[in-house]
Amino acid sequence: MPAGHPVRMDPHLLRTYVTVARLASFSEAARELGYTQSAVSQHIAALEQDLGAPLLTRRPVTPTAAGERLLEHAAPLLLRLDAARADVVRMAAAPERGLTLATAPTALAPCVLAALPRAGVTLRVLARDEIPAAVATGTADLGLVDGIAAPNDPLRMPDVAPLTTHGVAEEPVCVLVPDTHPLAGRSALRLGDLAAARWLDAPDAGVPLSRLRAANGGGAFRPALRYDGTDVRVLTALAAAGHGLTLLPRSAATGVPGAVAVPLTEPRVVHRTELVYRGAPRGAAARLAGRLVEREGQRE
Amino acid sequence: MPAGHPVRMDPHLLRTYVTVARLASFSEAARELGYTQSAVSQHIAALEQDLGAPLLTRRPVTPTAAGERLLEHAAPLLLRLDAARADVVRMAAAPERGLTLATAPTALAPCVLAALPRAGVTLRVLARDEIPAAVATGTADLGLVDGIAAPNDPLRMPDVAPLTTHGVAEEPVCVLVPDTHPLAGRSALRLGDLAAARWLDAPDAGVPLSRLRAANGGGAFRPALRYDGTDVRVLTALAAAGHGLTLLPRSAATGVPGAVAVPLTEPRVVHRTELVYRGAPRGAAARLAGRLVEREGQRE
DNA sequence: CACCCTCGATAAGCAGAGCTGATGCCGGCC
DNA sequence: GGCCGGCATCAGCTCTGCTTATCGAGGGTG
Repeated sequence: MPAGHPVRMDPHLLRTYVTVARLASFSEAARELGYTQSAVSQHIAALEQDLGAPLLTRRPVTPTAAGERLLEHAAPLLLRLDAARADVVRMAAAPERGLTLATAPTALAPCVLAALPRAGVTLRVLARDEIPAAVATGTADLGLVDGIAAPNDPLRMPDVAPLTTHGVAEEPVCVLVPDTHPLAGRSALRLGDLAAARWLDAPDAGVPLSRLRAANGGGAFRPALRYDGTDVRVLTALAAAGHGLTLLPRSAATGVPGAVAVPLTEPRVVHRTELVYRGAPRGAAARLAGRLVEREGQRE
Repeated sequence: MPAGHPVRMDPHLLRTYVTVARLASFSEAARELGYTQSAVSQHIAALEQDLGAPLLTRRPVTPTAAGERLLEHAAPLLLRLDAARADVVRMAAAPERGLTLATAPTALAPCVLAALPRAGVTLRVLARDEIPAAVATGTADLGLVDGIAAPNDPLRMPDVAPLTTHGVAEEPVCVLVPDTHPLAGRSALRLGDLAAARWLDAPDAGVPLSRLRAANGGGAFRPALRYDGTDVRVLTALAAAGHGLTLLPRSAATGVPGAVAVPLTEPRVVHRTELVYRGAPRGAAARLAGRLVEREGQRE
């Protein structure tokens, strides 16, 4: 007899569903996926029958409440599936390379640099949200992410795989202000004072404006120049040249010619950097992880 | 033309694979899954061909390195798939119930209790690792997990869905010692001093011994009685009666008749409780989340 | 040492899952 | 009101994925 368990919720169906939801069209989705419209229709019907509820309204094509919920689950699920696949495939063809550390640009705090061994490490600077994926797929053995968080909170990060995080450093957050700016003389700043200012938007190199907004309770910030690179030098130079303010950990914001770092005291947030790794690191990765983590005990 | 994308890595195959790996036998797995041995064999072959590497050694049946890696990914993936499904199905048949808060037994710190509204909340006490799943599947709107962690570290928890966590309380960790115990007079204890003691093993009600082991750097702890329930009163009574030591947050360990709570000073760990929720809580859930979180600092 | 017995791989066959193309039907739009 | 764009439905065809049957290789046993 054929297996009693139909076990629907096939990733095929999910992929079709998210595509349809994204494009708000069955036929468009069919074109993008290389199916016929008929197949797409059947996919959605199968999902809806399986879950026992309509997922999309037709005409216009919009997710229902249940459909929204499914989207929240489906997108990360598909991501993880791809990550898992990539990881295993990579491992299968593994040419035993050295230790790779993926890091966000501003995550290289001095204490982290001090812990790096003299040789044998490949450092790779990536955008902040690519790092978990890099660790998950085995492109990197360890990752360093940073960001702004309430003092005792973990960082939010996309979860693409079973990863472990461990705090390695916390620093005060500073606003980088050009020498000539009226606020340059202040010894401390509150975010509320800066709502009217213009901010550099550098999601990869610095702190994304969306984080600022969240920290400040939803008020919008006026973006000035946008910088898509990952070079902190460029970012500080832009800030010094008066293109806008930016938030940085103190160590990255001090010593910039033409600008001063003013500590941010309100809201109470810190710049956190966390080490990300997969399960149990082995060999050289475990050693480096140990050295990074043990500094944490000393920092206080 | 048939779809060019075979999109293997079917959950069916993954499920078969993890079953085979768990039982270390193709035929056993076939029996358990309701397939024939032949089908299982083909499943594994398909996976191996798809990933381009052997996943299992035969005779004896053991995961290869790549297979181990796949297992790390596959198990949580399947969990999440089921959770997603359960969540959407539940939502489809949602009879608009009240607000449910799932909590670990020792997560009900006084400040949490103070924040609960007077009415309209269903409280559900679950084992610690069932809570993320409960929130993920919508069985509960909010979750409270607790555990022992280094001062600034997040708790480790099974990730079954895109969940957000937010610290709500931190407390010192105490060892609950019977009055009659030689250590009862001490004002502080180090974990190293207690390696020879016998510990209650209460993974659901208290702190799992495995956490202790990890915190102490791998030394094993001698388990005494094991308690599988979730009632803290029972646990404290057992400790007072001399059945073994146990670790608790201070608020749960004080005021126990026949036992005293001695703070643990080494290693430096705290009892953390975190609020777990899915995406953006709505309505009553959002209000409660706000009240729980505001005690700690500022956020959204 | 020969035998057997278990367990996994392979071959062949068959039912149905799932795709295509054609057509039906409904709502928006000029 | 008729046209048109877009989703649902139907019939038919493939090819996937299961089954049964058989083979081959180890490992334990008399």
